[in-house]
Amino acid sequence: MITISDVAAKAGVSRATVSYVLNGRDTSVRISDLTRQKVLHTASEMGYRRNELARAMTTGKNRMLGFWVMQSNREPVVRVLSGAMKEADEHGYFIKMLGFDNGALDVRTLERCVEWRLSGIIAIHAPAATIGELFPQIVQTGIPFVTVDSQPGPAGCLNISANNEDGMRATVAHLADLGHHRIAFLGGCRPEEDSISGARQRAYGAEMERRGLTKHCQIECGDWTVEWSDWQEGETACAVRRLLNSPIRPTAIACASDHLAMMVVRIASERGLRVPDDLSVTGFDDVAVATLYNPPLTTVSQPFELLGRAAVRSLLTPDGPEPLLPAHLIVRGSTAPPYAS
Amino acid sequence: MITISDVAAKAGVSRATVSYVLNGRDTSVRISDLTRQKVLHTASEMGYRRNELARAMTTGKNRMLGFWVMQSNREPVVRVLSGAMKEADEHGYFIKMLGFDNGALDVRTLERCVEWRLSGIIAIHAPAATIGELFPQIVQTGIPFVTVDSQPGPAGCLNISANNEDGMRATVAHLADLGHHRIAFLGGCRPEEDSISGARQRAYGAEMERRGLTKHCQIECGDWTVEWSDWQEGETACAVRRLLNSPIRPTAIACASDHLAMMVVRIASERGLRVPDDLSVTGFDDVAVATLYNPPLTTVSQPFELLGRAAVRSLLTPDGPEPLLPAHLIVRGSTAPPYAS
DNA sequence: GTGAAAGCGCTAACAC
DNA sequence: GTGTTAGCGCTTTCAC
Repeated sequence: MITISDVAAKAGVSRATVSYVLNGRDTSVRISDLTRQKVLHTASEMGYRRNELARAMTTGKNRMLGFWVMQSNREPVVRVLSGAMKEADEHGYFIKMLGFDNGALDVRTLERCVEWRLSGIIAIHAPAATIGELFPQIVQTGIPFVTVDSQPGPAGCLNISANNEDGMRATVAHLADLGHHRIAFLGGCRPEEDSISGARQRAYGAEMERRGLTKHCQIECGDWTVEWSDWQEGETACAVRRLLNSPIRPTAIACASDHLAMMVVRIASERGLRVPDDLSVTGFDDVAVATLYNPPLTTVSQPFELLGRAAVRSLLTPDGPEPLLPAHLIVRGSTAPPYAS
Repeated sequence: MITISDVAAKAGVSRATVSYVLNGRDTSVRISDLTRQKVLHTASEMGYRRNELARAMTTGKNRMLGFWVMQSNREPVVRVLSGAMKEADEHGYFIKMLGFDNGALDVRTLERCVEWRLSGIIAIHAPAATIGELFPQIVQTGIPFVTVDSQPGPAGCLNISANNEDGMRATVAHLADLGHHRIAFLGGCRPEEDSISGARQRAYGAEMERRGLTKHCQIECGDWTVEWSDWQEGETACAVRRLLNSPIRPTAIACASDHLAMMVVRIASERGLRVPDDLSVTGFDDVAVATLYNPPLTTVSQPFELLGRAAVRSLLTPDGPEPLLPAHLIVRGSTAPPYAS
């Protein structure tokens, strides 16, 4: 492998000169155009490729960001990752994967961040409990840290997420405007355990109240952390059944995620309830298949790519982070006016 | 930041001794237990964290693998990535993201692989054309390379994928066993452009022939590379409509992906055709939502995590790669015997 | 403007 | 068994 010395020797200059030319940004030192051309030419001629490892070591700065997937391995993760990757790239940074699904207080992972001299860490879907324990240690490392689409951690721990409140408020408004009164909410987790679902739930409650529908409120919580292979037996399915079995059945169910909404549609269909004619259902996230679902899902679109970009930006320029990104309601075919009753 | 010299000084030994103790695997050099304990103790006491950058530079080996997403940013990508990540981790390697959706002959990305002295590159969903152009240059870098779930590239370019033929054969067999004769195939791309879809198509043709159903063959091709936001206007929707409009309508459609299958179900539903009663539909991939779909999709399960693991293994131990992993048919609710006709 | 030289933190021969 | 020493490839200070 060609080194800087090889280039220097062949070009008949010193290694320092080559270094200057190659990343020429030290304005105090000026290199003659002739020398510059000569160096550039021999470098490309010899097929020189700089050694980024040596560079990072020497400078002590590693333009590398860690990406830590603490829960889930589905579409939102890859969308956030792709946004983060692109933003990082534009700043000359790279993304190093730290781990998947090992949110469980993984101190070893944190040690590795130090060992690799990372310039920042992005954690996606970080459970509050994990971060609560980990955050002090992260602070101690001095590595900038940010969570994405996570439950807010301790004070000082920045979290980037979409405006969950806005999204859910718009959803309830949409359903109410269609004429629904008995609008239920299906959460992904008990609100005290997961404030993402909790935030959506609170926004639901607030909007119901604003519209004087409080007495029609009905809340059930499933469990969106589990695998779906046997979801019919799970917590969520039970919650949905409770909702559909209730003496005065809701005419609409606002769900805390698209996948919950799909489960509602499935169970409703099995009982011969048609969506949206007999029951309106809404999701949250706008995963790609929402538009392919049967019926296509009315849902709140989360700007996952932008969350990833914002996370990277917050690490690189700590001053102006905008942790709350807009979320939009997208009306499709799973909502309609309530069946004439 | 504490260095190895600091530890050595405080422990009263040489830097070399510390180095030996810390990664103690050079059996030719033996360190007394006393020294070892002393070193270990002071290191942890001082909060020493090895500098992996320096280590990688000195040894000239960077235990880092590049992950290049050439197309799509959906669930399969993250599932392959998580498998690759875990396998890499178990071998003491890391994953560095190389890029998303920039399959278009990106020489700069390749240069970066060299600059970072990567030990291997994994490309997922690599288009044959891109690889065709890029492969010679990759070989030249000397960095081991493997594609995953991709169209086979030039000779010598290893591709890890599930057994597409087996999966599609089992699908057609399942449909035929249910009593279907008029089984159509919906591809994701013209077979000459995408041999993944092509492989599935060929397996379909072969099994149809084996069962003497050749005269019932009917093949249409959509386009699975486009975004779905306006899929109703796209190539795929047209292909589906052609299929459903044909004078003797198929009673079953075997699709080259779950998402294609979902589109079929949607368009069929809009025409008042019930799935599976009036039309059986099958997918391919078994994405997580397949089980939540309405109706739940009969599909072929691809072991994405295992593909990721196999890819990493093939880079690390070039001798025994098993590029073809099993794919299983999973029967759910989108297939049934043909409507009595 | 250019080059000599001193490190960055670590590993690995080799000598003691 | 342990320490000395010479690099790895690069950046950067400081003379020239």
